[in-house]
Amino acid sequence: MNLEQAARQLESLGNPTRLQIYRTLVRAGHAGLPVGGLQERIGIAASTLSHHLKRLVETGLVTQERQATTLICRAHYPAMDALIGYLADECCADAACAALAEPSAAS
Amino acid sequence: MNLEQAARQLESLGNPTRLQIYRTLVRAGHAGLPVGGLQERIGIAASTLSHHLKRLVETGLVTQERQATTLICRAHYPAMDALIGYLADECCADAACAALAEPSAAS
DNA sequence: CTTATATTTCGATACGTATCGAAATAGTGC
DNA sequence: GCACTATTTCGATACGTATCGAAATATAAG
Repeated sequence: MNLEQAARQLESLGNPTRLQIYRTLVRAGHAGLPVGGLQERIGIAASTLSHHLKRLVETGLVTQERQATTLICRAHYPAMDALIGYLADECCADAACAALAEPSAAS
Repeated sequence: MNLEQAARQLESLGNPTRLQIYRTLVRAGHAGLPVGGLQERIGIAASTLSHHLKRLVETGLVTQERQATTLICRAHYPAMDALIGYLADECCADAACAALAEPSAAS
């Protein structure tokens, strides 16, 4: 996980519609949701949804699996886990940041 | 923390330049860095930096404090903490998501 | 009040993104 | 192959963002 990739993932979550898509998928749980199901719940044009889904898939935050003609979408937790890990580690969220400043990945 | 606010914060971190700014501030530790110091380290136009800083301050991820003519910038950890909390909670990063689906903050 | 320094605002340009409807594609089943 | 459904791609528009240099502002010092 480098800065560029983290920024891409953060940007893909940083759009209200996409964050809503992602959250809806999380709440759908392991079963996931077909694209059409997402479209009904969120109420946007299918083309717009497809556009956003592509970006979430590209950044690895969402996976898709075919079942006949429908595409099942699922939140991909390991990616979110890694992203949160990056934020907590590189950009340490906890106030115990004084011990950081290691010259490992500096600039 | 609602979806809109989380999206704004994620978007503000989802730009490589801003993420680099934020990370530089984190690594600067408690002392923080003046705007000019950031500009030297990152190597962008002062006006561009000011533009990005404004967005990070607006979303609460960075704070600023005057010291004479210089503005000291610091990473504001509580905001990042809340954001990570939102991601881990609402968009649960851990695979133990089956127990979620509480109708508390649903859409 | 003038000078000097640090930062922001302004104006402009280039580029990317969000959105939609319509058309095209993909996969299934007859 | 044909019809049917699900999804994506296409084309177009509107809007926001990133970037810069130059000018304006703010704070301090003399």
